[in-house]
Amino acid sequence: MTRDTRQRRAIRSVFDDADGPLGPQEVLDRAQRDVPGIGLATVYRTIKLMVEDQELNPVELPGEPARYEPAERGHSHHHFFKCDACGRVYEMQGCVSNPSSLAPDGFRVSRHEIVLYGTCANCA
Amino acid sequence: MTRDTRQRRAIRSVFDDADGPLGPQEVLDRAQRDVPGIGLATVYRTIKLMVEDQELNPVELPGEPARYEPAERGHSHHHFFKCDACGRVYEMQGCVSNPSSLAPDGFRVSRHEIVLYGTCANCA
DNA sequence: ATTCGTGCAAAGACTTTGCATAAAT
DNA sequence: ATTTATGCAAAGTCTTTGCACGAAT
Repeated sequence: MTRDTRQRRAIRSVFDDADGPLGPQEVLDRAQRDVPGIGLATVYRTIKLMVEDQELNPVELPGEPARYEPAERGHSHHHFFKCDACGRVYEMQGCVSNPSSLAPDGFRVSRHEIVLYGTCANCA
Repeated sequence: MTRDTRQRRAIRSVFDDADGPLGPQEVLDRAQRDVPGIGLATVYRTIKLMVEDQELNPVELPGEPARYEPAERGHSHHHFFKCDACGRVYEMQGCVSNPSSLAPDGFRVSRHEIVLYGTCANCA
């Protein structure tokens, strides 16, 4: 079904080399070093396949287009920090005590997202 | 600077009557009952002005276009619950203990967002 | 040879903007 | 009369899709 092509291998290696989640355009820019003719549509299609194959996890921050990261990094429960200064997104391990307690009675919570904003160690 | 027109009054009343945050298209649909000729561009422009005037707060959930709610409701710190079944967004008062503790050393946290997903009381 | 992926361009969802007209002051 | 908002359509961003061509089996 899903073939492992030159393009897909290049995209995989872009994610493996990345230091944080990447958006499609960033992936394209980096993948073009390996496969000059690659197009944006291929990046979108390949990312979608890799998400279906659980090879990538989407990282969706409020008000921003989706980024993606390799699934290994996403296996343990974690959240994200976005630096208001440099815009970089950092992954944070761990979680707060019991976020589900926020929900009113009768609401069943199956998952949650937490995003922190501020200034990262590099920008401080 | 900002004039209070028929359209803007209609949009304000749509938000005041709403039971949760609304997106621009929903606002348009409801405002057209009052002001039949109103256009989507006016809704977008008016929402932007009302956000600048602190009359509305944006409600941005991961991977979804922005919704908005009257600022009074947004004055106390709160978060949101999105029902996976009906898609409705609920506001939750309160917050978890200390979300900032998730951030690594050297990171300064200025704000955070928490979104819960699951099944609401109506759908359960 | 057949199947599936790619590149390009067209189209789709959401949002912003330019411009002539209309409304508010 | 002057200023500012409106409506429409065009354009902009991000993403998906149709289709002919190319690559992999």
